[in-house]
Amino acid sequence: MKKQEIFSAEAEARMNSRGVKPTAVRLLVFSALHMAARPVSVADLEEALQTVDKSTIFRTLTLFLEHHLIHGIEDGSGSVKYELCHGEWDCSVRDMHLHFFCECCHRTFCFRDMPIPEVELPEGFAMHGVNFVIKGLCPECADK
Amino acid sequence: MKKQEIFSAEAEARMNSRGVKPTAVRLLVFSALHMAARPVSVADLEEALQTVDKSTIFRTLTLFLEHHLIHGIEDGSGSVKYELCHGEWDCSVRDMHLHFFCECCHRTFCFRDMPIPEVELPEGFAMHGVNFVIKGLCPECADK
DNA sequence: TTGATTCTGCAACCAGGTTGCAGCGATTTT
DNA sequence: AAAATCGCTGCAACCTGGTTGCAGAATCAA
Repeated sequence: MKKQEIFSAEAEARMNSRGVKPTAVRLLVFSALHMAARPVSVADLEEALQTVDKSTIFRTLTLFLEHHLIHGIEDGSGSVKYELCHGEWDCSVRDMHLHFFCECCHRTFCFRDMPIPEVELPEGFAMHGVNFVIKGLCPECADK
Repeated sequence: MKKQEIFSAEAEARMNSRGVKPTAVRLLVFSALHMAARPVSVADLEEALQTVDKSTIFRTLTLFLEHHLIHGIEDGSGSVKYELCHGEWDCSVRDMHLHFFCECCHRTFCFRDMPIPEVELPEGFAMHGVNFVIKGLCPECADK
């Protein structure tokens, strides 16, 4: 069994466990998300998967979001970025981490090892999600 | 001197001190931002200031942003929200605070007294700004 | 095989954001 | 005061990311 096939099998299992039928296109999208070094936008995926239509990518991402296979990050670039949830069976707030958006090269970095600090909300507010993005310059851009 | 005039004079002084010429329209926009109970979108301002054109509002906000009279919040609603900087002469990261976006009524709340927790970035990353938004249900919507 | 259901691609649409341009008013210069 | 200059504003058009309607293709069940 080749490495690719192993991954594919894992992806399939993951989708099945979340009640998402693993079609060919969905596996492609999942794989592209897995390959990506950083969170990607719909446009990035369109670029990477030239054979797949924008609306299909969009609907696939929506589906993945609903089933907690991925989460979205609003980095302020105007387009939402997506990345696979990496917690094993869950994608809770506690699982979330910090992101960094470079205002120069417009790349978004994941700081996987930097969890979102816990916050105490005022009485009555219920937290469902969280979006914590730092903006500035990445090392490459700061150097110039 | 009426209350309104006093405020107007303050607004003018504020703009002058930041190198922004206080035109009639700009004072209107500034005033609308001041009145608003929470961060507002361009659409909100358009609604509030029916006589002023969308593009003028947009350019005014851009100008205010550049001159640190206001800051923007990406709450994930799709449209950026703006609010006056309330620190006296500055609008630094340290001055920023947490926001809460209600997924039901789509309002954005300011938690003025909850500063953004300090974070230690990896070597080489330079922080210019920060966006920390909690999503969930506000007390009113949670009740239903 | 047939019928029902889901998935996908295409094209069109929508909204927020942005820009080009011309007119207007304020300001400065002569 | 008239002329030249400059910035501010409104209008209309545009762009881009996101979203939807629809019809054909693929999948699944009987």
